[in-house]
Amino acid sequence: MGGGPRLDARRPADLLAARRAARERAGARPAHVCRGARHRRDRPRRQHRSDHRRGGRALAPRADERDGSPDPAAGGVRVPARARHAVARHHQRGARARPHVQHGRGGAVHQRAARCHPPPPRTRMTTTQESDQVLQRRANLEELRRLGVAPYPNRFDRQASIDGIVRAHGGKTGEELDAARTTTRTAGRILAIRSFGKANFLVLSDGKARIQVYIREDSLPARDFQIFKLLDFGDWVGVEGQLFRTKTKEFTIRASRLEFLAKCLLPLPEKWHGLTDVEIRYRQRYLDLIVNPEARQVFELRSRVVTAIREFLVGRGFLEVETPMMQSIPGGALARPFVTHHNALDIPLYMRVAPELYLKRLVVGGIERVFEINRNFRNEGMSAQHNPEFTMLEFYWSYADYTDLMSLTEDLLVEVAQTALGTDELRYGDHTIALKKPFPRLLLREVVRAAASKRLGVDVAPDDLRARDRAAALAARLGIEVTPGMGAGAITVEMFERLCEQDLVQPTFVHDFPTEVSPLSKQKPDDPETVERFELYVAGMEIANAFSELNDPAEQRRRFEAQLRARAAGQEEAHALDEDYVRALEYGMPPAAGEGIGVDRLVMLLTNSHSIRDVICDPVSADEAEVAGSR
RNA sequence: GGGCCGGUAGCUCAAUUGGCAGAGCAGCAGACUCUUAAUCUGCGGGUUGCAGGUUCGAUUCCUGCCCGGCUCACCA
Repeated sequence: MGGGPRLDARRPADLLAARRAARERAGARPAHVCRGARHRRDRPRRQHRSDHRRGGRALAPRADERDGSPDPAAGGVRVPARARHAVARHHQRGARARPHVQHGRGGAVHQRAARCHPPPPRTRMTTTQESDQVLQRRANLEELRRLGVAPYPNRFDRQASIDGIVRAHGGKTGEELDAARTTTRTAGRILAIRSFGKANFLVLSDGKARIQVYIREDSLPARDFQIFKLLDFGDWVGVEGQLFRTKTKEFTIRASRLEFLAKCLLPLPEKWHGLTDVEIRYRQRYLDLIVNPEARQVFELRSRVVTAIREFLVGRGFLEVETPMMQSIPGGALARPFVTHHNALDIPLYMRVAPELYLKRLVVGGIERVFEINRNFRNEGMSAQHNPEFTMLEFYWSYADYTDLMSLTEDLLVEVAQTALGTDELRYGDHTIALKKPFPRLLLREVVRAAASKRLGVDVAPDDLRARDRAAALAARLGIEVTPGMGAGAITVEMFERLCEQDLVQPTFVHDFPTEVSPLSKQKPDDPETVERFELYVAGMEIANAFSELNDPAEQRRRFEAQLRARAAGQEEAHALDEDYVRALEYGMPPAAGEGIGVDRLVMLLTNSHSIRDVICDPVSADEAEVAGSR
């Protein structure tokens, strides 16, 4: 796929762009037909928003939509070919007005099935889809039934996956294949059908690889060829046959048997342009996966990343645990939780915003190294970097402090990138990012001071960030809004977010945060206004948040009380007081350091994805049923 | 929440000052013995996101709403 040098096949948008470029080079169609598509596909070079939660570890993501199921209400009537069009027209008129039920064997069955399932889905595509194409596909299904072919057989004795066949034999020459006379038996979804009278070709996919199948009437049992004639784009089939190369050198299975495995009743997105509508890509990820191979690559890489993280930590003696997702006091981060209710206990429960306090309880219990990779839920805004539920790695390391964590983080990122990608050089948008340790370590206040000085053209003094009134005055000069509840520390962090964050492209540790915004972190021995905390930024995104853990129960109680005051002052995200957590600390927690890493964002980085929704299989979106009527 | 852009056939996209809503792919019928975006001939397919308004006439102009993208703000 010869895109430009800046195209990255790992990134769906790039692959699509390359496809488009290829087509335009071929002069197949005037460029203007793609204008809208390009517009829609284009992404910003960089996101300027970054999440930052004062205090707890905090990496929230963002979201969008989900799928909508197809309307199963169409009928399954087998329609004589000459009558099909008339039926389709009639059908469409009816479909707009009310849920349309056709009376027929298949139709009745589907109708019943639909009632058994959750909310009756009505997608925007549904009603019009009940037109020709669906009717035709249903008719083909009924025709198979009539031939005595089980339309949904229970199993298929597959000998090899398409991917396995391609890897084992795909490199062989035609002569080698002919000599070997290898017969195989595999299965997949039909992604293309090309017919030439007596020579017919299918392209099958197993999701990872594709293979061509050659079908001739005279080399198949009659029944199997009948099946072939009733196939539609998207159906699942099994084939058996010998491997060979066609005249055009295409690696191919010469089918001697064909079995029908499952019907695709709804038309799939077009093969050439693929699926570019991001809304459908997120709502109906299965369609994205079927037609855009690069979508699959993202999720495979995500899996390798998570595995690599796990192996890295386990190899260093960390114990993986799972702590409560539903908590009666949501803690560990400054974020608004989702609320639910337990009926039997008749109590409210909160979806966790972080596992932090539970993991540290385990450290109190003597698990010296512990980690969890799991979901957090935050009931807040969504953006290209924020999904309401997102995956977070948190780990705690006894007898270590935050400087140890910086070194460990460097090792972790480099190793994960090497394992999952095979390189420590990343391309992200226009940037090349080098994951080379050591990463620069910059003091938060120095970063802010430098940025503010540059912005204002004057020398900002360190004390300007220490005193509340001077910090507020500085913020005002910078055009940054400050609320009465914000102290010097919060103002400093606000300035950091506005002025500095987005420019931290190469991996950079920003450390030593104000105590005010870090209720769970340990102060520096010589500076109680500052805690031993850092955040790691890459590509302008907050990737990690870590600190030496506060283990003095009295100080922790004071911090919680400060949070309660903030809460009383209207800051909903402030921490609640978790008495049991303080009690745990009273039993004694060893010195320890802990860190949270946003897994989704890490995967974004490694896959050159610019929206968190590209790395989450099913990002949150409004219920399609709710909005169907208006679309 | 504000601003900008968008929503037209299953998919990707057109539609010139408001004047019969189109193309390619997909589908259907036919031709074709190695194609691969197969090709060729023919044919179907639309409540133009929803609801109002202006107009002889609205995809087009106006109002409201819904959905999406980007962005600013909020969350912080």
